[in-house]
Amino acid sequence: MDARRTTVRDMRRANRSVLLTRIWLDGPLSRHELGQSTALSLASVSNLVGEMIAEGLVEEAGSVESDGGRPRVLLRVAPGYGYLVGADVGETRVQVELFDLTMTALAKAEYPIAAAEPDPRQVADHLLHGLSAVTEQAGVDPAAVLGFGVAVSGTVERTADAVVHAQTLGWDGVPLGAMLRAGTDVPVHVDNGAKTLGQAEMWFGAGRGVRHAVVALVGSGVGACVVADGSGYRGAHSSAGEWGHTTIVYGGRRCRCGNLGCLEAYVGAEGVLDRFRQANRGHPAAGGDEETAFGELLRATGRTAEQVIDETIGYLGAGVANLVNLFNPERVVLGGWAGLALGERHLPAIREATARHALRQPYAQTSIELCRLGPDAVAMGAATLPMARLLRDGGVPRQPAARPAPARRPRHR
Amino acid sequence: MDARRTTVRDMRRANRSVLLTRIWLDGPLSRHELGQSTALSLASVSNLVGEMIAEGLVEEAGSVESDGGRPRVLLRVAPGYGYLVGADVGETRVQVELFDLTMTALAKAEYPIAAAEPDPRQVADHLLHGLSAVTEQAGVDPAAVLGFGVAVSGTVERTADAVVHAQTLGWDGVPLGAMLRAGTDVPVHVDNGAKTLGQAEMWFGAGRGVRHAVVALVGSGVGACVVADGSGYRGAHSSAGEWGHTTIVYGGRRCRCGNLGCLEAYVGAEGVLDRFRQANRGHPAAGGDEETAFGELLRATGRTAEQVIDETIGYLGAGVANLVNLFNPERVVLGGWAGLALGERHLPAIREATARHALRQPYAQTSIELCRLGPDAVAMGAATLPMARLLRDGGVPRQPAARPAPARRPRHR
DNA sequence: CCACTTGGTTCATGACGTGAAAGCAGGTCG
DNA sequence: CGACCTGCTTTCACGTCATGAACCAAGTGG
Repeated sequence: MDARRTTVRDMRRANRSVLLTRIWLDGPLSRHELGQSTALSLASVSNLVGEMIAEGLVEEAGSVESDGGRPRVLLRVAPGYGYLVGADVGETRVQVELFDLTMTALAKAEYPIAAAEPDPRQVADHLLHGLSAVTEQAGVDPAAVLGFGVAVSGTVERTADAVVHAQTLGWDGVPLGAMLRAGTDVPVHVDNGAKTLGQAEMWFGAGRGVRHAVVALVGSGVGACVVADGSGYRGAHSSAGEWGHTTIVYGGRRCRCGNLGCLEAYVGAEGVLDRFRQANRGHPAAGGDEETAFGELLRATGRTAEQVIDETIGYLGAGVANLVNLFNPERVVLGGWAGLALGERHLPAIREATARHALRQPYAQTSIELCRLGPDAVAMGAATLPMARLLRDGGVPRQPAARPAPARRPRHR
Repeated sequence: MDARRTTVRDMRRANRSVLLTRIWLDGPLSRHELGQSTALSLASVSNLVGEMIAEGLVEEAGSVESDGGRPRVLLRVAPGYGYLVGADVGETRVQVELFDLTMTALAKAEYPIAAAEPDPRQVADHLLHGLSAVTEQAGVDPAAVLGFGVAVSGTVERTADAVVHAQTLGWDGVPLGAMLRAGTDVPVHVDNGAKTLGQAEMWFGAGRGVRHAVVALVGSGVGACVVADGSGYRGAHSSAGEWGHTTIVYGGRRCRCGNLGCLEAYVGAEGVLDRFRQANRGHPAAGGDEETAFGELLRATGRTAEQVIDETIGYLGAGVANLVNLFNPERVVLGGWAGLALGERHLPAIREATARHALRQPYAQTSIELCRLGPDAVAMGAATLPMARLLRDGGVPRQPAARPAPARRPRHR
């Protein structure tokens, strides 16, 4: 229902994209297998693959004997055709990583952020510095970097400027994309950190092979990344998936967003610790930072602690059930440091709580798993942004080439 | 990221689809305007439109003078090229309606359903009987019916058999699609009633011109139809949008689905009346059927009544806010008979309650409106199912045509 | 050495969108 | 009344693309 024409070029691009995506995702494949699984004719597979080999994007990778026939030549994406850089702008540090096309990390740089509300200019400088640092560190030609993906912990407008609104950073309307583009020629992609982590989880983690999923992230805050039919659901202005601030206890606890009864106020680490402190007024709360305190609470054996954890599981189950009812995913992937900590000990109980609150049918159609990639996957997720573009376009778009005016002969007559 | 090839045929189909969709949605247009808005070359527009005119799918509709030049010829979809039949399987009756391609209703048939849990066979018979009744009534050749869309009030699996699970009808696994196909040659489409109503509202009602919307339906039950980027969001197994059974008051009132604290238990008409009865134990509840009672409650001036309504608005606002936070729509369209009744008097209060519970940014990006089409639009919505297919395919797919073996001469040598 | 099997490539063909030129239908001006 | 202008539409040669069929390549078993 798109209001856009299709031309012969689009067709070729689409077919290159299909082939490239399959080669990249499903490892080395022969031309024959490619033809089978894409329904393209062998002639076209040969033609398109040949083109991509000539460009250096795809390469042959050994051959496999096939009983009694010519051995098949396997094809793979050339890891060194280009490189991807991903960055994670967290609350305490900026992390930049360089990957080859197999998503193997080759270099890493990290910059601490001192201020609670860092200056955007400074963060952009860190990012740009990190970009050149990792290329140098890995000995990669900066021109070979296909794209620079940046993950931030707020919402990102889908405009050219990539305007960022990040409450935790104190940013409201920072055109991070524009700022970065001013400092580098590498194509820049900015997106929300939960979404990039979700994308990484979908490609390399617990979401492999699933087309509809929700990645539910529980840390100090609570968010979700919804994947619909293989690609991220963004909504009208890219701020879809604000799961943490859905109301789950009407008129309940006050959340740091100002509203009452948000899910985050009950299952976010801060909310859980708060609830424990409240229930346990006699004893002092566990010390240390939030993450340590949360871990201690989880391992504690006191009645109050256990009850708070039980309640948390109940609330979380209800929250997950809401996602199941609304999005009807094939899989829910639970992550975030607090979500993982909770899930490692209590996944069966979480499943049970979800079952209690969700409709029978949608629940039966879904499975609830834990994230497989650590929280460091945010930077890798950011690097999937340029990778996704590469796959979608079937390689680097042919430059207009400015063909040298082929001296068009005058028309007939 | 689709794993499917694209061929030259797909290109032409896609372009026909773009043109046809534009002509149909945006009224009579000249070839020139079509070229402009689709970016297709005038040559292609002429070619494609010419083909569709030859098939009878498009027709010229007068011309408009253009100052000082050749007048433009306007094009429209030929209303009589084919007909669409839509049906609504409600709890009390089966309603079947016939439309031409301008979605003008030409005939109607209705069959009451006696039993609370009607026999699927009997419903299918009503539907098939209705299909032939409306064609006969309108004097339309049954072969000219392009499709038969059927809306039911449960979830519908997206399989060839269109298996229906409808709690309110007591159906669990009824292959309605297969049953209907056995009785007619007309292409059958079965879908959920909320989704078809939502589609109608998107094309002809409060959702016109919007690409991301949520149609929130509040009647005796509560449901939602999510439209993402112009087409309905279904999830993995088509049961997405079960808004009514999301938890909004953890551990709250028991819902008829068995869980505690579902939104439906608070804002569904039954739940509202229940709450009123409970709060007003001294006085008897309003009499009559649910719809009458609900209307009376809305108009009542007693303190208890007003308080119940106020609370309902609060709960509804929180529910809508959850939709806004999770889906980030451009527009929320409130409908369903109870939703409309409530909205007609209290829309500003509902907006305010939503603002109170939603995050500032997503709320600012959305507008909350009332449905414009009555609840009878379900049947029209069902008729949009075959229409959507027609538009998507750019007309009736060319039959394989079995070209008469062009006596291929042997190859070279 | 020859059938046989399986994998990959070449080539003529037909489908399709495109830009440029031509055609066409009105009006205006001399 | 005819030359001319304007703006909409069609025609045509061309280049791009996927395709099926024939062809070539590289092994195995007799």
